Amino acid sequence: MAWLMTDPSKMRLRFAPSPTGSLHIGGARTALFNWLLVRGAGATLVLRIEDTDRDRSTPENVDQILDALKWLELDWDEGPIFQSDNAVRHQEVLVSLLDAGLAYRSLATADDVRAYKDQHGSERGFRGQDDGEGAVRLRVPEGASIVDDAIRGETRFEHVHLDDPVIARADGSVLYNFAVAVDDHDAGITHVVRGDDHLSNTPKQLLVFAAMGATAPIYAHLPLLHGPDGKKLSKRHGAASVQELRDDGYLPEAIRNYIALLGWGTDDDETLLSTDELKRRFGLDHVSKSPAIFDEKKLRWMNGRYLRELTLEDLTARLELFTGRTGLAGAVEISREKIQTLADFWPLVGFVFDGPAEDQAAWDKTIGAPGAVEILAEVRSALAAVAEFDVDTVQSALRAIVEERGVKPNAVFQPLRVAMAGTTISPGIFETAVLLGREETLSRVDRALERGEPQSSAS
RNA sequence: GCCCCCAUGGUGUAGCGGUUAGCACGUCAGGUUUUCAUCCUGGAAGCAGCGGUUCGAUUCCGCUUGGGGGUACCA
Repeated sequence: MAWLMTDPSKMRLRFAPSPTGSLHIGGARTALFNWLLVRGAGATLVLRIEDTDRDRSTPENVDQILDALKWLELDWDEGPIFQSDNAVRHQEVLVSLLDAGLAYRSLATADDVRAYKDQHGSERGFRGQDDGEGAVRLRVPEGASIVDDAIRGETRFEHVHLDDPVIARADGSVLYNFAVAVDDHDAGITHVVRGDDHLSNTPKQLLVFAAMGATAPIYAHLPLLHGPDGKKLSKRHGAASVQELRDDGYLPEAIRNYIALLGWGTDDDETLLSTDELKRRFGLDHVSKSPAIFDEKKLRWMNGRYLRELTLEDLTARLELFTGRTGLAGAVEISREKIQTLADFWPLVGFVFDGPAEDQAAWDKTIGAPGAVEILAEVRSALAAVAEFDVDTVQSALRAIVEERGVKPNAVFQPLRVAMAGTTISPGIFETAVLLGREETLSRVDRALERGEPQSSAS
């Protein structure tokens, strides 16, 4: 574990999203890995907003990212630092590099660079000349940069292949690869844990560190996250942002567990790991190098597991927040075994509060079936006659009818279910009746009976 | 085009020269069951290909193929 310091609590990591959109699952995973490392070692996490792209960075996006991190319960110790707030310091470094001849101003445009390559071969990097004006380019020296990555080992980048990178626009505003290096240095960052898409950028940043005469941090590049089609995760892949995951009814703790397993695993290959266990066990040494595909099916399963481990009170509170309704405890109790996400709840038991759903196919199949109305009428009188209206008495009353008529349980249960719920899918039939209460149950059965009489003779 | 990274079933992973290649999701077949789920049991399914190195390669090396990233006065 060469990446670990002798005193892990001295580590300073950072999560540095760029606010060009909402927080992606990939970004969330990067944030989680940083957070896990820090919280497991008692180290420090710095949040920095990389907003040097003035066109795409918006306050709304910043809020979205902060909101997403908060919802995922990933906190930080310093920041948020806005990269744009460090403009003065960036200029200072820029000037010193210019003065030292380590950087120069050039009028060369992207087209010029392309033309240069067409002429000199694309394996040879562009070297500009000092025009005294224009964009600022860093002078790439001879030799090579070696990125000693904590996850991938050493990667060598020959400088000949690198263009002299533009580190500041003609107007003086700085560019990403320059700003990151300066900011990481200023913040005393010891470990940079980020997506693999930055590996190729690392030599440029290393060059900036060298120009500043500073020591670069330890880098660790995480494998990227892909969608089910193997392509880079994007909006097309359904729930791609943290907000969407929240709206789809996933629990933050389940998401943490699931995405921790994307690109990382334990030696015993455990699947269900609490956040505390994650903090304790997570380390860079078990991070894989190959990209992982985000599989919502597994998340669903895992979410269901977490859902069922919540206390009734906790789950009810979350469901009330999610649906905006109150007084849900009873419905939660009878449906918690049947749902995998918070979003599954209302479609399953909403009928209890909003009345039976309208489902003609379900009706035709059950109450519309021959003899069903007669059975339902018998169910009605049995439920009206029962002394106490609880799960046991309701159950025995209904089972008595099954016995007596010698029919399949479904012949009795399904018509009642559809009378109460409007559909063939609902929580347990006895529990549902008890939750509705005798009065409401009978009234729904009556309505079904009324509707069933003329229809059964008509059809 | 050029530079770089990656490669165990459909998916996530365990494995770190000798294993009947394990686990989880999904899937299929049963069981439990009042629907839907849950839960239980069992099955199918994998080391991308080709060369080396080695007594022996999923494991080490090279090539090919495939995927991905970078190559911006984006981040």
